[in-house]
Amino acid sequence: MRIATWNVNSVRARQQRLVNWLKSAQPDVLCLQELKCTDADFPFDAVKEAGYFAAVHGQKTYNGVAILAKTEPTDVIRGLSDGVDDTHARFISATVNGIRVVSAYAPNGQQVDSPAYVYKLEWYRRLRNYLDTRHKPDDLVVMGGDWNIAPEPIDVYDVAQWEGQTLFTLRERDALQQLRAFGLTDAFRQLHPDVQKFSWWDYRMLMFPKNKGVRIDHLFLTAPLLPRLTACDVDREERKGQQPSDHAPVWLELKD
Amino acid sequence: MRIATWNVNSVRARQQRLVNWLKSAQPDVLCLQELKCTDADFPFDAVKEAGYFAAVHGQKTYNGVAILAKTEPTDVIRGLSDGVDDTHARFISATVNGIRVVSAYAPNGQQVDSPAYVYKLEWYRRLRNYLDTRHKPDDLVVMGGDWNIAPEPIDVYDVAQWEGQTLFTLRERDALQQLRAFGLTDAFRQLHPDVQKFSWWDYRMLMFPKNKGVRIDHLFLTAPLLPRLTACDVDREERKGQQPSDHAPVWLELKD
DNA sequence: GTATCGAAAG
DNA sequence: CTTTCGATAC
Repeated sequence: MRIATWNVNSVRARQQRLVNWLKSAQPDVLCLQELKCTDADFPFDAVKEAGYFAAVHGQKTYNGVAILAKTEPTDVIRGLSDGVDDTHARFISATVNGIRVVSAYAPNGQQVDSPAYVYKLEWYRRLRNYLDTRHKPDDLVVMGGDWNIAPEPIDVYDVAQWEGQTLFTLRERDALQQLRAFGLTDAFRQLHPDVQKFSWWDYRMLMFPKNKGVRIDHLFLTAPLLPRLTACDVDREERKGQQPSDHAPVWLELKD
Repeated sequence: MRIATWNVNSVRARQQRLVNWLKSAQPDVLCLQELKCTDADFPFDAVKEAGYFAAVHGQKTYNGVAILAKTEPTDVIRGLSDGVDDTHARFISATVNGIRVVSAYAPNGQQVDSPAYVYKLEWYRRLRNYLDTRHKPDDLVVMGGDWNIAPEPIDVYDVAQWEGQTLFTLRERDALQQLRAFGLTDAFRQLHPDVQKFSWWDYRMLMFPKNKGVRIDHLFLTAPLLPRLTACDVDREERKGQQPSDHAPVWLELKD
C-alpha cells in the first residue's frame, strides 16, 4: 500500500500535474495540502477520471486539504473539531482500508513571535490533543502533511543560515517533538537515518537548481505500522519542469 | 509570399500558440496586434527560434503592435509620427522584401460618441493623412491589422443587432471607407465578394461555438499588388482549443 | 517566483 | 471569458 503527501500549491493551477502524477505514481492514498480553493471548485471530475475518490476540506484562497484514495474514504472529519473558532482549513482525516489517514497543513508561522507563530505552536498543541482524545498509540494511523517544520539539522541545507528562522526554531521543533511523542515515527528518517533529502525549495533565487531546500513534508506512522514500512522517498522529479509546486511529493510503502 | 495579421491578445499569454502557428502556417510576414507588453518583455528569443525577425512597438498593459518577418524588416517607423501627443502603441510600419508593411491596431471606440469613439474616428483620419504624406497609391503597401470596424452588413453575424453598435456604426464604416479611398483594397472581400467569414468572436456567451462573430481584421493592399493576390482566408482553427486569442489570424498569398 | 484576489477593459 | 494590474501571502 502506497501512501503519499503533497503540498500542490493550488490544486486548480496544478490540476494536470496532479492527474499525471496520480497516473504515474499510482499511490493508494494521497494527502494534499494548499488546495487554495473551495469544495465547489475542487476538480472532483478530473480526480475521479484518474481513478480516485476525494474527501475534501477546502477554503477560498488559502489552505485547503484533501485525502485522495482508490477506495472510498469513510468517517471523514474536517478540522480539529475541538471547539476552537478557527476558519483555517488545515486538517482532514478519514479511514482508508482500515487505516486512519490524516492530511495536515501546518501554519507557516511567518516571523518568530508573530501572531502567526503563536498560532502555529498552538495548532500543534491542539493536534496533539486531537490524537490524545481520538486515538490510542497502537491505532493504525498515518499522518501526511506539510508540517512547516524541519525536524533536525540534517533537514535544512544550511544550519547556520536556518538557525532561529521559522520552520527551524527550537520551539517549533519542540512542538513537533511533542506531537510525535504521542507515538508517531517519521517514516523517511526511520528508513534513512543519515540521508539528507528535501521536500520544499523556495521558488526564488534558484533554490531548487542549487538544491537548497528543507524537509518539511512528512509522513508519520503509529507503532503498529512500522513493521510494515518498506520504503519512503521524495519524488524530486515532480519539482522539475514547467509550473511545479514548490513542494515535492513524499511517499511510503507499507507491505501486506 | 504569405502575409498575415493576428490580434494575439497578449503575446506573452499566447507565446506558445504564436510559435506553433508560425511553424505551421509559415507566413513570410505576420502583423501582430495587442501585444500587451513593453518591448523589453517581448519574446524575441522564442520568435527568433521560430525563424523570424521582429520589429516591435510595445506598450505596457494595452495595445502594442509588431511586424514579424523571415527577412529583417528595415526602415521601421513606430507610431503615426504626426506630432500628435498620443501614447497608444497602435501603429508600426517597416519594409520587408520591397513591400511596405503596416501593422495597425485601431481603437475599439467603446461607446458611440464617447471620447474613445471620437479618438477612433480621429485616428482613422490621421492614418489617412499618414498615407497621403508618406505614400503614393501605386506604392507597394500591405496594411494588416485589427481595424475594429466591420465594413459591410455581410461582415457581422446579425445586422439588426449590430446596427448602430460600435464596430459597425455608419460613421466608423465611413472612416474606414475614407482610409481605403487612398487606394486600398480589402484582400478578403476582393477574392470572396459574397462569403461571410468572421475574424473575431467575443469570449463570452459561447459566441465562437455559435459562430456569432464579426470580420474586423483585414489586410489592405495597394493597386499594384492586386494582380499578385491569389488567396486570402481566415484561419478559424486557431480560435479553437485551450486559451485562444479572441481573434483568428487572417492571411493572404501574393504570387511571384 | 508563483499563487490568490478584485477591478478594469475588451 | 480572458487579460492586465497591484496587493498580499508563502
